[in-house]
Order: sequence, then structure tokens, then C-alpha cells
Amino acid sequence: MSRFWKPGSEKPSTLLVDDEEGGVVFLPSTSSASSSGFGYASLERQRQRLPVYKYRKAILYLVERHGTTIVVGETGSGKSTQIPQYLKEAGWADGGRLIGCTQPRRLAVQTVASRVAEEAGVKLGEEVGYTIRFEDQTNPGMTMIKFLTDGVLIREMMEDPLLTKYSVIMVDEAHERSISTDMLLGLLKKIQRRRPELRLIISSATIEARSMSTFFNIRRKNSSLGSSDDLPSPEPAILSVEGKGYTVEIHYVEEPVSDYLQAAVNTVLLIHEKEPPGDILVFLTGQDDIDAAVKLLNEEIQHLGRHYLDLVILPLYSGLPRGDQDLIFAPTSKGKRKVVLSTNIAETSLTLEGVVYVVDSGFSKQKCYNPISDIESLVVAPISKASARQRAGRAGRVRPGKCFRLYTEEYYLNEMQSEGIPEMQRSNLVSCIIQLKALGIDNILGFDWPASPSPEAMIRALEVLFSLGILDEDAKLTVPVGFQVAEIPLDPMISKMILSANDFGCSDEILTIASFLSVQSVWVSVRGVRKEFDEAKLRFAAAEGDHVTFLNIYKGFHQSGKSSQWCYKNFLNYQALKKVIDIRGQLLRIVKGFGIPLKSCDRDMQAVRKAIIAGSFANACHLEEYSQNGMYKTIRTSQEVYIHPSSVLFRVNPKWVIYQSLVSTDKHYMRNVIAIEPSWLTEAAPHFFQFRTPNPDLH
DNA sequence: CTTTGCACA
Repeated sequence: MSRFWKPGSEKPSTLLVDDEEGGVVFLPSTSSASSSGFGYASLERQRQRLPVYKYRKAILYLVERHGTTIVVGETGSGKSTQIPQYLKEAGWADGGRLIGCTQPRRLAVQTVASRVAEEAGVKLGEEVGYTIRFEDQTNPGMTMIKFLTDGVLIREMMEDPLLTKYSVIMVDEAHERSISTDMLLGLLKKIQRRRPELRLIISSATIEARSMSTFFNIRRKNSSLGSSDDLPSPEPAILSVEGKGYTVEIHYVEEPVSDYLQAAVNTVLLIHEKEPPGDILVFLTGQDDIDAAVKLLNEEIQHLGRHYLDLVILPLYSGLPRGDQDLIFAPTSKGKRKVVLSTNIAETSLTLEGVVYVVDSGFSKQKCYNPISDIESLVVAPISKASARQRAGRAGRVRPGKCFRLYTEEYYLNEMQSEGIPEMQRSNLVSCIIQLKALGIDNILGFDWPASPSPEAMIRALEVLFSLGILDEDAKLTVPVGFQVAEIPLDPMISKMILSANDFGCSDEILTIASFLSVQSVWVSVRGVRKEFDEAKLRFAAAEGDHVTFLNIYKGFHQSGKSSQWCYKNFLNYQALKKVIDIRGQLLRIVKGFGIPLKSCDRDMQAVRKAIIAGSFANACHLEEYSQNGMYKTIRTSQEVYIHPSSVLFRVNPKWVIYQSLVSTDKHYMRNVIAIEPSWLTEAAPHFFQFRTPNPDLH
């Protein structure tokens, strides 16, 4: 394999300092970024103006010399678009090899890829391509730089466990610590032990760099003289690249606030009164909070009079209909000031231009998982310093800004956690563990994770997979069910349901149901038209429950010719239904590959319900005998649960139900519920129910 | 009487 950067031939001009932990740090050099600009296209000049440009040589030097390079770069440094191009220019894609760059989100993959293709002056999908679910814009044999989501790269490992096509893999936004990023980091470390020539670039925030470096520091055996000539150093290097953001002045409250909603509203009004023009972004916790704050603000404005009517108040959260989201991105008309009240979506996933002021409540909703009850819940919790910094940074994108924190400086300095808990340690692990199993990782408890989940959570996941017949007594994937489930990109319970549908002759219906279960909600939540909305829902409601209701919606959508007008009239989310169709198509292809034919059971909804039970028997619940308020108890753990108000079975309260998921806020709510007969449970999973205390209702 | 938001050949 040829090397393209010749160590020693051109020393980087930046200052090199040994890190006390064995890494290497380049300190920012003072040399000017702009070299002679004559004859360059404007895109080329733009590339050179990015902060990352003056580190070009340093980056190539480090990647050549180190197995892993950690790039600490703030937003706007240009690292995501530039580093892959530097690598390509230095020859890392020669000889048919690939430079891979992962992103945690599909949208980021698409935008970064098209930007890079534009800069390189090539057609997207040729030298520069991308792969996300449902969309492969690459050309094997031609593509040199490939952008992809973390999840897609993990899937690629199932075909090619050592990712032999790649010479370098850059993991972008690794500090977000999503489950798939963490899994990917663990797997890449493992691959690097077998392929020391593989180079990794981990892009991270300042706070996480040190722990990333420790994680990737591989003590290679039998190398008494350090790294050999051919192989890079196993010690990671850390490189810092400054961002392009403007300074943000931080303000704290002097006394802790008792009501952060009211405090947020007051702060917005104060900013509008005292500060020069510029939009305001307020971070709150959820839809509830946001709607309440919108109402509060509007009331105050009515009282305060004319000057305050210049405020344009907009809510922002993922569940918002498309049209409302477009308002957020529309430029503010002259003399008006936009106030966006947002969830965490504006922290990482969306960027709003024109924001100069940020109001940070200090809270967000966070997932948390209890492996004993096997319940995931959402709780309002204090954010980390890393989050607080990210939020503040949103004020400095167009010019110097201000951030108003609704907590004291003392709290920030002494009590706030510096990093959040990685999602891996707050989640149910079934999907994660089955993927590792499919990659041949037998010793799950011994897997080297960037942040190890609790043994309880791992054991719980193994138990669930065992009860579904996906793992055997030796915790190996069963043949064929276990391997097939691993190949289906869904929650294993739903995958199992799909495979079981074959036994009940209803694969057609179950594929539709599984696809609906994979989208957040197909309904459009519209406030103020409660009655019409409920009527629309009733048109599709099935007595059996939500799953059968989905079948009715699917039929209606098809009969309408997949019309968006039809969706609008029925309060259905057109985008979500199109996604259902996409997912169904993918699932059908996979299932056909297993030799399972598409078969409909026509009107036999008993068959459909039995197939659902085959996957979700562990979620069986029984209505409490004397319950006045619709209280159910789970069969497995006697947990108190209620039917979610969005379910067609809300207030119907059948005696026995199965739920697809629990949402836990003030109570545990069952979402996507179907009525069942108790005898079907013992029929479907005798091993699971035989040791339970006898229940008179079962006979 | 109601969830944060990403993602998976």
C-alpha cells in the first residue's frame, strides 16, 4: 500500500506539543489562512477561508502517523466537509479505497455530501456519494468519498465485518454519544485491532476529547520498539480546530427561579425591550411547556401594548406539522422580532439563522431506562454543561450574541454535570445486542464500549431475546429465526411478529402494521379542531384496536391514490404515510429474501392478532377488576399502566390487551394497543407463561 | 386526557 504523505518531507508549520497522556496536540498556529487567491474559483477561496484549512497539513500528518486522530472542532470549523477532501487529495482513496464519513442524521449526510460534491466540482453519486436508508447515491468503483449514517455503516459490517473497502473512517459528531455512534466506536476499535492500517478520525467536542483518546489508546502486543515502520502509532492524537462562531456573552440569574416558564417569558420581554434587533431562541423541555409559554407570552403582549406586537411567537418541536415548521425558517419581516420556543431539536438537529439571543431554561426531557421494570421513560432533567454550551453557541452564528441562563452561575460552576449520560446507558438494549450478536460478538458482557451499559440492562436484553426464541441457551443467535430477526431493521419484537405472520397466513397485513409502528404518529395534531379530529379518527377506528386501525388507514390511503388532499381531510400526516410505504417496501424485499410469501388473511383479524402476540406477548396486560379509571397491570411485572388517550381503545378498556410500547410521563401509558383473548397468550408462549401464578381468568 | 429526537439492506 502506497503512502502519499511523506513523513519528514514537509513538516506541518503548527506547533506540536506532547500531551501528558501520550497523545499529540497541535496548538493553533498564528499563520494566516489566506494564501494567494489569484486564479482560484470562489468555491476554492471559500474553502481556504475555513478555520480548518490552516490545519490541512497537520491533519494529514497526524492521520498518516496515528491510528486514531481526534479532531476537536467547534461548529463552523469546516471539518466535516474539508477533512474528507484533504484525505482524498492526499491519496487515501487511491487504489479503489474508500474514505468514509459518518453522521448521526440522514439530513446531515445529504447536505454535507452535496456540499462536498459541489466544492469538488463533481456529480453527486460519483466520486462523492452518500448512503442513507432508502437511498444509495454511490457508484462502486467510482466513489472515493462516501458519507453515510452511523447505522448504515454498522449494517455494512454485517456484509464486510472488517470494512475492508475503507482506508479511513471519520466519525463526525461523536460527542453526541447516540447509541449507534457509541456502538460504532466500540466496533471500530475492534476492527482496528485486526486492521491496524485502518485510520480513524473522531470528531468530538472539547469536553469528550480526553476520554475518546483514552478509549482508542490501543496497547498493541509484541511491539517492544513502539510502532513499526509500516504501522501508525496506536496512541491517538488530538487536534484542536477553532470554530467560526462569534462570542456569546453569558448572563445568569442572581437567584434561582421557581418557575422557569414564567422566567423565560419575562426574559423574552426584557430582551425585546432593552436589546437591539435579533431573533430570540428559547430552550424549553417539551410540547406542553412550549404551548403554555406561547399562550403566556401572547397574553402578556396583549396587556403590554403596541411595541410588543412586533414579536412573532413561534413554537418548534418535531411533532409540529410541516407548514408550521416552514414559518420558523421564513425570514423575519422588517421591524419584527422572531421568538422561537423550542425543544432540544434546535440544539443539534436544526439550525436557525438570525438568532442573536438564547434563553436557556437549563432543562430538557431525557430518556431514562429501568432494566428491572424494563420501562423507558421521559423525565424533565437538568442539562449538562456541554449542552448548555451548545445552546449558548446558537446565539453566535451571525454576529456576537447573548445567552440568558435561567440558573445561577454558582449552579453552573459547581452543580451542573460536565457531560450528559450517554444514551447507551439510558436505553433498552435489545436492538443493540442483537446487532452485536449478528456481527459475531459472543461475549456481550465483555464488549469494550465507550461507556459500558449496566450488566442488569444487558442481562435484561438477553432475557427478552431468549424468550422470543432469538437467542438460545448459550446466548447464540438461533437458526433461522435469530439471524433473520437481526437482518430486519426493526425492534426485535416487531421483527419476530413479521416472521410469525407466515405461520398465520397474514404477512401482507403484518408488514403494513410493522411499517406503521415504525413511524412516530400518522395523525396530524391540530389544536382547536378537537371534534373534527375525533370524527376523522372514528372513520378508521377498529374494535380490535390500533393495529387493525392502521390497516384501515392504509387501505384508505391506497384507495385515494396516495393523495395528500385525502390525508389533509382526514387529519393524517402525508409524509408519515409515504414513509410507511417506503418502509413496507424495504421489509417486503427482506422478507421475500427469506422465502416468506406475501399472503393476506382477508378479514381474519384473529390471525393478525395472534401474529402480533407472537412478538409482543411480554407486553400483555389485564384490566384491574374494580378499576374506575382504566387501570391495567402488566402480566410480567404487575406494573400499573393505562391506555394512551391517543389509542382507539382509550375509554373502551377491553379486559385483556397487548401494547406495542409504553410512554411514561406522569403515568405509564400504553401506545398502540390491541384487544386479545388470554388463551392466545399461553398458546403463543407457553414457556413464558407456564410458571406464572394461575389466574382464574386464563381458564 | 397526550412524547424528545435521532436512526436501521
